[in-house]
Amino acid sequence: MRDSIREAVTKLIEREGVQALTMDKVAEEAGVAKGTLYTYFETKKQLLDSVFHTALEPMKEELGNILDSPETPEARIRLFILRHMSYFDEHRRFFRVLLYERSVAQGHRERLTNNRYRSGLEKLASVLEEGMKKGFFRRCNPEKLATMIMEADIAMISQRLYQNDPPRALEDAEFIYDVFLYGISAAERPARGGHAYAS
Amino acid sequence: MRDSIREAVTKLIEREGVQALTMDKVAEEAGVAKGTLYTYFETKKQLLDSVFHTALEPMKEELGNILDSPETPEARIRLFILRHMSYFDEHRRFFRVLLYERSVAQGHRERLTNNRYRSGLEKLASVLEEGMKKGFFRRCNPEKLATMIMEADIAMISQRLYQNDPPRALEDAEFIYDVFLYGISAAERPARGGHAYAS
Amino acid sequence: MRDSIREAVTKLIEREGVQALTMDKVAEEAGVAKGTLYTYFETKKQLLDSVFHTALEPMKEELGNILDSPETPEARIRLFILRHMSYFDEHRRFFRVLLYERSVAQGHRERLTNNRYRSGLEKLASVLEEGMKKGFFRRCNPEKLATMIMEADIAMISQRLYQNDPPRALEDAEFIYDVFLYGISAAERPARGGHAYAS
Amino acid sequence: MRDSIREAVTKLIEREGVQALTMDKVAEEAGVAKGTLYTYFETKKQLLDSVFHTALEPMKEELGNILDSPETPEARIRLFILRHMSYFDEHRRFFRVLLYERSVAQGHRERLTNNRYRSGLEKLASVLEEGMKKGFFRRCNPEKLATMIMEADIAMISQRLYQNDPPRALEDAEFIYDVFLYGISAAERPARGGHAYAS
DNA sequence: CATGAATGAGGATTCATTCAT
DNA sequence: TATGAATGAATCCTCATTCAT
Repeated sequence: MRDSIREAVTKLIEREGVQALTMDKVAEEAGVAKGTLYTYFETKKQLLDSVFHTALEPMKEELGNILDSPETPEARIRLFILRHMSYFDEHRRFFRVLLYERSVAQGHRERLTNNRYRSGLEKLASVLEEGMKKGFFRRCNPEKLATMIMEADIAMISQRLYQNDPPRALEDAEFIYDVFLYGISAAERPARGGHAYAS
Repeated sequence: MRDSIREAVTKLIEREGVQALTMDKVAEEAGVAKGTLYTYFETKKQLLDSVFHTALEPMKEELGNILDSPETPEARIRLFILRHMSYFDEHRRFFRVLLYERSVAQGHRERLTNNRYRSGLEKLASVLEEGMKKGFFRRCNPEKLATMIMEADIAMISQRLYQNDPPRALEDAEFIYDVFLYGISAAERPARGGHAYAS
Repeated sequence: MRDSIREAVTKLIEREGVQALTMDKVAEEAGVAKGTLYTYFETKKQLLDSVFHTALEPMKEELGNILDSPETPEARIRLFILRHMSYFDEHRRFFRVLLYERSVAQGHRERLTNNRYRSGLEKLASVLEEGMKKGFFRRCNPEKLATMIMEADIAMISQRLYQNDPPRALEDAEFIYDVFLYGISAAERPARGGHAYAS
Repeated sequence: MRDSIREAVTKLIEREGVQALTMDKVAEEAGVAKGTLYTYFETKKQLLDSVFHTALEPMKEELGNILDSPETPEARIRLFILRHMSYFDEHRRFFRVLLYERSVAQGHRERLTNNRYRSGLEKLASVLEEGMKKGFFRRCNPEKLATMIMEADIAMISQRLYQNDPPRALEDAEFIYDVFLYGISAAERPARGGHAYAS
């Protein structure tokens, strides 16, 4: 029953967005009485949280496993980006849900204290750090780098959602990986210490 | 008076977020009667739009000028990232406003059709393309690249907002620029055609 | 419950008129919460429409049956006028409601396109036309005649409402019938073609 | 100035109806500041009353003169109906104003206590009574008869307003006069005392 | 457990009227 | 006198939540 209610919420969000979500509609879509919703979820907020959790937990798990795997840091990053992207391809309908979670979080300074987001970020950062230590990556702030990768990744996912015929996830994922790994400059990287904004 | 109303809105958004914004609160914060708001703004939506516009238009202008300047593409990208970041440092209080614009847009497929966002993105993309043609950058999809840079940029800005003592904008901007230009790999980029996910 | 809400509306209209009707007052009069009204009626307009319909539909039905009956056209007109009048005697409290429907309609050219009013008028006109064809009535424009009879009828009803001790409906109805049937002239009707305003 | 404000009100009522009339619009249409309206009229209601008065007083005067003229009662009634109708043909734009006055009046039992309406009615009734005494008309209740004639008249006027190409006022006026004078029955009037509803 | 009618605080918007300049 | 910015009471409507059955 909890599942069928969550299912109803997901369908409604897909169809009409989160701002238009009302408990009335949820009850109707789920085929139960309005009061029944409150038997299973104390408040609307808790229902939504539960939906987000259910939708994103499997992905979090899988991505966590990738980052924890015994592969090289490079390979783990590569796979992380790819899997992140393909996950949304497979579950396109959850996409808006995620976007929502990000948006409401922003209203209350929750985003950066959002556990799911933070823990994913930290894991990614630690992989990057490991890569640095092992000499695969240049040394730099791993948290900031993780943030950049994560957001660029989500941005690409977002773009894909609204494309009629997006390229294979593999292609876009490779693109991101390639940019972050090797940069876009045609030239060699100047010697360290040469400050980008120096002169 | 329009200004003082916008001021009140900005303060309220900073303090309680956008979802909690009501015209009653705006009136109280601005120290005017509820009806007065409607003397200056036809609807709540128009008031919010005006707040966003007022907050973001100068930045858009300035960033546009940077991207249109006669500098090399590399320098323009560099300055763009830096100015983008420092602008928010100077106007921290407008930050949430921007985030809001992004978040509500997402609910309605408006984000990618959002003019301010799109036109900034297109300009950035065309500079990148120019850089590719002139041999400064490796050839790749400039639109996707622009999206990645923009979002990574905003992500960094977002992080800075919630840091008590963020580093100088210059430093973070340089970091982003450096990552995108030269990548994070310690190794050379493999020969072209070597697919990242190939084997 | 729908009934008790309609009841409250009717009472309020009787007491204060339609222009003073607010949903707050309706809720208070009905002894329910404001929101409850919207459980049973989607909008104020629909509530009012429902009140009008409930109040007038039975009368419309009955008057329609009279006009469709197998009596002579004269008898049908006679009964129509009588029943129309006595109906309002029996349901005095609905009278203002009718007046309102007429008055608001006037503001928007709706009156003549008002279905209830129009269809009653058309039926009356067709009975008059039948009477002309069968030689009971003089030939003239039946639509205009129907309008005149209807309005004169309503005018009389209106007068009765504000009389403390109105005569029996039968008497006033007979008066109208008599005037329309035989006119008020003491003299014979001049030969046809003799234009009233001719000379 | 009072005139130009009234003029503005009239135009607005013609254009958008009475329900849509606001003091803002009046001020704009009159080309004065909102506050100025209150220099010349104490309240909205008084302004509207003034507009109605100004619009209808000349007609009332003229119709009064007709009813007071030394013609035969028949001729006076005839002219009254004709002039009433043609007046609205000449001042179509005032028509809605009249309709409004009738409609608001109904909300507050004002209609029958409306001086203009009442005094017109009384004059008409007294002419009818005079006609009865002089043997021109059959004896009956003159007030009721006056009401019937007046309302039938207004109904016809109302119909004319919404016709694209109404017949000459003369024609419709003659029709009303003819019906009221001689009735619509093809047969003779049964002997007095023969009750219409008797058997 | 399930129901769904009832709730009522709250929100956006309108507009006649006032009053300092 | 003329102005028009400011007012704030009034109005329609929404929707998360409760609770008696």
